[in-house]
Amino acid sequence: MDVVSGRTTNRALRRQNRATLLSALFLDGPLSRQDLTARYGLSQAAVSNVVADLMDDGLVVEAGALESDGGRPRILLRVSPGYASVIGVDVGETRVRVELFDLAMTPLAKADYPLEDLDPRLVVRHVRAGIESVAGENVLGVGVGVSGLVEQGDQAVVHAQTLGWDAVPLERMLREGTDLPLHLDNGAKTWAQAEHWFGAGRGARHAAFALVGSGVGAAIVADGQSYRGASSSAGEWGHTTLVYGGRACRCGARGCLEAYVGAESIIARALEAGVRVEGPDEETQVASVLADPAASGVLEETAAYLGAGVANLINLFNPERVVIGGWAGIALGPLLPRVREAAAAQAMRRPFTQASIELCALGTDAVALGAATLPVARLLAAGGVRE
Amino acid sequence: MDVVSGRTTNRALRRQNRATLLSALFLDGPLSRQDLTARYGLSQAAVSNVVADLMDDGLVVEAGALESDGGRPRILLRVSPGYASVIGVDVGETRVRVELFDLAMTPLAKADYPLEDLDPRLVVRHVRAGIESVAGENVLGVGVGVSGLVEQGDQAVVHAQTLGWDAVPLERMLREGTDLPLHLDNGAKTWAQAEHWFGAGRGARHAAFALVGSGVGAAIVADGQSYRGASSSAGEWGHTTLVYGGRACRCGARGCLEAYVGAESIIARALEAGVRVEGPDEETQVASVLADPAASGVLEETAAYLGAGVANLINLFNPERVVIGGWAGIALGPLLPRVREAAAAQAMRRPFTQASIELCALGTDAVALGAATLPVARLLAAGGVRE
DNA sequence: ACGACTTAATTCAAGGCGTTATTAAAGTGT
DNA sequence: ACACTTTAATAACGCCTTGAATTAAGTCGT
Repeated sequence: MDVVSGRTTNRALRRQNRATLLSALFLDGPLSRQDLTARYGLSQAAVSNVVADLMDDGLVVEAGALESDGGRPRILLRVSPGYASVIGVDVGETRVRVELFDLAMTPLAKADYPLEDLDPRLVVRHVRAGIESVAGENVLGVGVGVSGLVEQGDQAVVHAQTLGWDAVPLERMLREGTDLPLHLDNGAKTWAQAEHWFGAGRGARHAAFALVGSGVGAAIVADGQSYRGASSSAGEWGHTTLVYGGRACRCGARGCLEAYVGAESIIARALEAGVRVEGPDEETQVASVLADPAASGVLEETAAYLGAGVANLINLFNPERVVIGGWAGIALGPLLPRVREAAAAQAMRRPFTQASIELCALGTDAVALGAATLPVARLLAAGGVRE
Repeated sequence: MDVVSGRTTNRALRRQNRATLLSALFLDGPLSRQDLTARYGLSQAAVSNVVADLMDDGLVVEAGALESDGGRPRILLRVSPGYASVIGVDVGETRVRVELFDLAMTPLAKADYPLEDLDPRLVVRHVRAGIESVAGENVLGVGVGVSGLVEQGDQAVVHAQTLGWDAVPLERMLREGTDLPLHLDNGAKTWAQAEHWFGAGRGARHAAFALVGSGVGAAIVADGQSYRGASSSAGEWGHTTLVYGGRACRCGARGCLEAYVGAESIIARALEAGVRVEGPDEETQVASVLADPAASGVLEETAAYLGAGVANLINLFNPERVVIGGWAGIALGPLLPRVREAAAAQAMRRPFTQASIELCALGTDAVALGAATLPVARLLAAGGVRE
């Protein structure tokens, strides 16, 4: 069963309550003390005390008041945007982006570094340079989203076929350059975190976030928490078998979903169908396919495959919402009705009717934002106690 | 974020600690007070107090002592088997089984009712008769595992195509006949619960339980807890698409996993391959296929499809263990090495190497046992406080 | 402008809980 | 027997939430 860590001592109770209220204020604030009392069943006195605590620590500030209707007006509270700043890093296949946010997640500064070469040491140099360039006074921590499998452990290690990385000890390498608290995670998961907190996933307790780009992956939110599995490599949706014995996938297996709906596959299948494909890079090539009426058959097919893949997510995870993102996913947006139809055909009726299938809300650049939420999530979970 | 319910008041702390220690004693007992201190970081005094509490309530009893090596010997503690009994019910497609257990989950009594007819009212009559026939003095509650989709809500409702049930309000129907606390769940999930606590899943925090019989389904344990999804219909593995556009499935879609590895499909594909199939029911028919050397091709294929399905589970859920069960799954046991090979070919390397693929340990009759653990799980989670 | 009324936030005594330190209990070995 | 070791129970202390009472900050009618 569960080892409930840290919930034993009496003082931990306060930390738990601090965490609960602080999280509510961060995610749904501003809220009044009364709102908090009602939401969590704590007594008014407890809410007052905990809030006073949080205000003493500078974590929470007042944010105006509600109109009264015959009594003392409720004072609104929110997390102080200036309490600290956080840095989010997006390590993609073509560039490193480093971005600074305040605690309201407003972007304050940004630095981009194109990657000609995928040597991890170069990436680390860029990340360090970026942190130095954007960091201000009071940085809470740095979150890094990497496009690859991030194995959490004592020190996170990255396995990324697409980057040519095999067991790169990225966390150790980054720690040598900075004393800031560091959090690494898979880029799809950080993107999903951003969509979950601020985008199309807001409010959903169970959601699946499907990322369709050059690669295809998914991130699952179960009971409000990112689903990680035993070694945090859950969500390898792109390499699930959809067409047994089908097209070869770059992972070495056959019939993977990615071999049908990934950008590479869209282009390849368009070419096979005799569609002219133009452009210097994948993104423009996919755009040219989407714009070509002759490609409608290929696109219909793509939507059908994607729908079947989404149906599998629905059948297995029973989410209340499926959010489709990634640059190719966004590009396929006009085909969403077809995707829904295909998913309806392949999914079980019950779970299907309880799930909505939507496009993401934050665009393709949310990986850094999501990464920046990692240190924030830690702060919230700790009730605002640093270190 | 999370609404942490009931963790607010000071008294809840004691309940939490009672739950932690009681669960440890139930699942891994007998244990000494010292073991508990070490495992959960509670002080010796707190453990002593909580244990004294639990003993006062009759939930925990002493169970011998360890040899001393120079000091006062540690006294072993365990959950009192006689504190209460629990009833587990297995509502299958061919029979209703009702079984009584003590708190050590030792079977005490059993009643079987063959089903000629799947009218829910008949099933309810059988369940009631079974409860009356086996129930003793102090029954903690009744758990019911139903072969169908159990939608949890105010009152659980069952949707089961195979039984011809559409939105049957089974919980309400059963409550009319008894005052005992009632818990309904999907049979695959209760089976998985049994395997998780007492069978091949022991000790795994992340596991996938694959049930292969006439139908095919999965139950997921994530972080020690049954993964339910938004409306507790997660794990519909049998109807995920494995062969896009492939064989028609009885669910109406095409290419479902069940259409390749379910018992019906094994028989159908054997017939198509010209294999003679004999026997009055599916189980003997599948057995005859397995015994026939001419069917080796069909069986190889089945193992390969099953392996691909298992690979999908591994890719998506990243379990540390995959447990294969169900009567057809057990019958396919000799093919396990082929299943592992096929899974290796289709799964991502990392998550695959971290997952073991094993046969279940409890046989096909564990659904009732798992159902009986439902009231026990509730008792443990409540720290032994009834109602 | 003033007082009655309403609602929000704070204060304070009371009761519960876990922790550390201390004491009692129950063994082993010389 | 006596010293030593280890486990279990008890006591003093500080922290936490609760609930009632009190104070603060508005609205509304006259």
